[in-house]
Amino acid sequence: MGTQQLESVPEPKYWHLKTVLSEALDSEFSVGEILPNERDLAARFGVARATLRQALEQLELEGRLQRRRGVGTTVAPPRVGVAVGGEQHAWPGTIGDAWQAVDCTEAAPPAAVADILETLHGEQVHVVRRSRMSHGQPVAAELLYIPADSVPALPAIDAPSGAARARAVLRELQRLELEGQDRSVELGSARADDAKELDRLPGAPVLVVTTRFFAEGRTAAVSLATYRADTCRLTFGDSGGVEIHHGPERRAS
Amino acid sequence: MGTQQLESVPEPKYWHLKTVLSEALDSEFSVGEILPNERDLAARFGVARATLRQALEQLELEGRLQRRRGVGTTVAPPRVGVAVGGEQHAWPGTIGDAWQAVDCTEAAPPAAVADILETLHGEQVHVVRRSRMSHGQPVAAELLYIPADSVPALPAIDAPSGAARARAVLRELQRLELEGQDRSVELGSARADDAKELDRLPGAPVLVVTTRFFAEGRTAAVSLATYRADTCRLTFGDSGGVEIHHGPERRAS
DNA sequence: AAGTGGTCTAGACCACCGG
DNA sequence: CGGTGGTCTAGACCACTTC
Repeated sequence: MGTQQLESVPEPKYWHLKTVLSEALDSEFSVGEILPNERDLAARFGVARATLRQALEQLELEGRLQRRRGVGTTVAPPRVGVAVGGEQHAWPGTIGDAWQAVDCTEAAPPAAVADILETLHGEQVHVVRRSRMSHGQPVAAELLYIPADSVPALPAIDAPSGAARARAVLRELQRLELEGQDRSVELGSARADDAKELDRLPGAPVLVVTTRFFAEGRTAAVSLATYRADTCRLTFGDSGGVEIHHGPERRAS
Repeated sequence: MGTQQLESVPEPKYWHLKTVLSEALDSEFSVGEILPNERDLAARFGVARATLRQALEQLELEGRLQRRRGVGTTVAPPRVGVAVGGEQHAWPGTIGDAWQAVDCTEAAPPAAVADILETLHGEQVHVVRRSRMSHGQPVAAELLYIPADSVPALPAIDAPSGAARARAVLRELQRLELEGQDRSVELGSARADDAKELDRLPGAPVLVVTTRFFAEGRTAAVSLATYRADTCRLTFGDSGGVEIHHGPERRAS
């Protein structure tokens, strides 16, 4: 420790803290274990609580920790692989998909979605809400935007909302021939309602998967699915749910 | 403003701030424009600078803003769609891929990668570094881990590192028959070296794309590609680079 | 040198959860 | 109720860019 490098590019404290904590997590804690509270931890490392929190935030972002207000900070299990289905080209709601219809309303989509659907801004479309569970925990919330044109034969008589209505809309949508689809993934922050459904605070980081469904030569529906970024790893391609071990394994050897 | 709702669930200040700023961004600013500095903005909204920064951080995370130390905060352009190629099943380095080889070393991969490759922890493999540009800006940095087994005929005589060596390794890899591949996307934070290459600070949010390449009945190579989460939207599927307009359009109507 | 965003502090109060 | 994490403040200093 004597006369080493003079820290020509001094590492921020929170960054160094994160490294130290990360190593401690690997070697001295096991999944589910609760950490000391933030005030104690900060005191132990001789930093302000805000600085410690900056480190914890990053570790939570990376899926290493889970923090719950009023409860404490625990060591998170490895991220769960969630199959997003790279290529199977199927309408939402076909049997075997992982989603559960929640309800259905009619509303004007956000401008970005209206652009994709090529509807007029302000024009109402069917909005189907679905949710997705994994290992007993909610991992994703979805809004499916379906223009009235795409489900022309939909009976108007049924209940105007509710899960039954949602399923009716999806059934009707499946009558179209799916010509292709298209996905993109980006980082976002959870809107208030999504956050509630995902059991997180508003603004929590989420992975937003935008899927466009093509039929009859146009975009017949758009899905905006928001996945919890802290707990999910989205998997694509051949072997949907294949196990990938992330994080150091705890092996005795 | 008289006797309205008593805010039974008071919205955090930074959240409200974010909304206000977001709307201002849509209506009163155009791409590239610079915002007032943080101290002025905080004063204008009557909050502490830390609170304002919390709002700015979220907007930056969502790709709405770009902040550069010593320079200022500017309105970010819409995210660029980056094709990640859902299904074309090709080895890295085949002509037409968007990457540029940087150099090649030999090193022991991180434990998580060693597990995927089924090599012993600590065993050295070829590590090819590549980078990816889009619109003149670096958008992604990649580390390709290739066990020596996968490139048995690689001449040892060449330069032990450098871009030429990297290309030689990739050329050798392409002699294997690619049997399949496998992708996953998750949120991470940039390591120091990636951050530097991506022109961001360490810890910046990134989308980590893990690709496994299968050949000869095993995992012949693993790629860890980290994309700037603030500027990139990863696109998969049929129509790789198709335009998706995100964010409100500025239309006069 | 001046101005920007990035880090850090030492406090305070609040919202939520559990016993 | 006590303890947890979440929000907020008013300052300070630092690293970086630009002029």
